[in-house]
Amino acid sequence: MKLQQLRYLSEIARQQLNLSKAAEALHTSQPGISRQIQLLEQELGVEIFIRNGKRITKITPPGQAILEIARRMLQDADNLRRVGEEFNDKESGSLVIATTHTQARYALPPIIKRFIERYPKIRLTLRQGSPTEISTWVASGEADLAIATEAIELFDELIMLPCYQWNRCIVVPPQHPLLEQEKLTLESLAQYTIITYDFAFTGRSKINQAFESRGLQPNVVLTAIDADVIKTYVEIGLGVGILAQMAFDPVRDKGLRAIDAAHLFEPSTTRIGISRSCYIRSYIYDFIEMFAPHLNTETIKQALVHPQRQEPA
Amino acid sequence: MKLQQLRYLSEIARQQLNLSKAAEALHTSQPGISRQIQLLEQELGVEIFIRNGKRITKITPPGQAILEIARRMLQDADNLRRVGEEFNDKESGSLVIATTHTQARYALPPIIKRFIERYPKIRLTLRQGSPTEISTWVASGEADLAIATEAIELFDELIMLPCYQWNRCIVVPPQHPLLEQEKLTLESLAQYTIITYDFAFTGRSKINQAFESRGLQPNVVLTAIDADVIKTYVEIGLGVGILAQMAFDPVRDKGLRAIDAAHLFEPSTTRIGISRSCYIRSYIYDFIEMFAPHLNTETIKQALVHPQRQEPA
DNA sequence: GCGATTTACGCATTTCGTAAACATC
DNA sequence: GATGTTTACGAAATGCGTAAATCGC
Repeated sequence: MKLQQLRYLSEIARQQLNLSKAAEALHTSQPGISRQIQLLEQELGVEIFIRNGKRITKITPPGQAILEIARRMLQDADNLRRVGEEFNDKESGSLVIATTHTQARYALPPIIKRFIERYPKIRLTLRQGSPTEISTWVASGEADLAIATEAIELFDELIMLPCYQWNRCIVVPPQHPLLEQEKLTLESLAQYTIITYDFAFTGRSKINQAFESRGLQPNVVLTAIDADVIKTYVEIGLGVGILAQMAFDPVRDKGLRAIDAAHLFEPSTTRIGISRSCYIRSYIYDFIEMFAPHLNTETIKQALVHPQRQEPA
Repeated sequence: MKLQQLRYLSEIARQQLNLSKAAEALHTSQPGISRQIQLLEQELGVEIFIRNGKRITKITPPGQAILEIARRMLQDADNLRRVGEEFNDKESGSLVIATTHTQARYALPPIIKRFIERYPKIRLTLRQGSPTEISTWVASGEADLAIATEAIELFDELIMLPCYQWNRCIVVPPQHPLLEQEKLTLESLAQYTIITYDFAFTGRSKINQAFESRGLQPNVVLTAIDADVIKTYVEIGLGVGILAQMAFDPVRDKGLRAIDAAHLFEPSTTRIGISRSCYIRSYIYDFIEMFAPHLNTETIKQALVHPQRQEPA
């Protein structure tokens, strides 16, 4: 059994069982891949793929089990290299952060600024996606950290650490009637057309919950995955926006007015997700601590070993 | 990076950093090992061993980290082979049970009888040791299951599943004064010399606790790791024995009398320990269920994924 | 017939074992 | 000098790429 064979196997699965694509992705020849997979199947005494004549159509059940273990081994192989890097030069390496628009645009910039000043030699990558996507990336080792509010998928592989809580605000154009109202209520809000986050993004479920618990049916005319889009449509008078407080900046958003809505919706918790099987280099601990100062190295290590669902601090 | 190199590394560590011994254990040549380790160090860019001239004296900190990951990879390699076996022939394979004397002698025999009737082709091995030893074996993959009462060491690697609870009894020679007593108390018991389990074995700590909570200091004249030794010395009049109820058989132990002591000591829980990173073949699930019927395959899988400390049923 | 996988074959690299040199105790 | 590690070198095995054959849609 060779690590190469496992690499081939993993790539074939990633390429929807297409040997040729896998060969291309790995910069090698198809026959080589074919051969090594056969050897692996022979050694394990199991058919990994179901072949229809010469076409690979499916993974067998044992193949699935093998694939999972193989992927973990490959990740460990990466981890070994990381250990090497870590002790060679603690200042260089790479960090891939998978996150949503809201975090990337409003929460992360100051942290990232500090981080690249502290670690100028580290190649930092931001990868933007939906909560589901970023969970997948971290679980598969394509990214090191997931940062998002809301339903980060609960992979057993992932440890979720609560970072901070935040509340919402309502944004409206200047001279909007809601600005006159003494204390904002859900009922008055429900009288207007609403623009807010797409489901599955940025704590949207808390918004739904709040309305539902009062028996209200909000008239959501547009859902977006980011606050900038929401603000744009509020500005042109399409409706009132509900968004994260941190996404409103009185200076930059001069054409809009914000109303605090902390009392209307449950606060949401932004979490950071790490893979349990990933070797965590010191600068990764540092990054997490910059983002959430209560998460120091020791705390994180504890959480990795005892992965009970982490509650908000 | 080759799996061979990791195998070499792991074996060197196991052989107290003796290359030659490692080579012998792996049926290969010393120079080969030496070379491959150098290549590995070169590839990772890290010194794994500290050398005093040409003698290997210690593992470096990065070496330690590398060793741990390497061991997990090797276990995964074993797991791959197991998956192969599992789907090839679910009836054959091997099962190594690490356990203590008490379990091996009194609790396991009927289970094992059933198991080998059901799976005649499986090579079953019983490996006897102290709770510490058996934990180590399972954590390192040398054994598949640990079965013991009492302080099985709490490796994070190990999941402990409660199987059953049991109580103690007192054994004395016939016509012993304690047999006349209406209801046995710790105070009366403390007046006699006592023979019981060695510390760290078979729930011994519960016995100490009971006496201590009453401020009594039992006069323990002999500690043994198994009930047979205890009974032998009770028989020759050295003292009264405290042992597990299951270890007393009125028929076989004709020369002794037992007195129930369930009210004197906290019941102990016998647990079964499995390694979180071990691929569990179907017959292993079956074995566990034979031993503790409430632990079915689903329950065990749950516990492996959510490894909160399992409480007695 | 086109796309995809397997078989065949020769080259290049790597690995391993023996022998010898070298270092430490 | 004994034990233990590294260096040197030749033989065997293995992996890889090109070319060709085979198969399925």
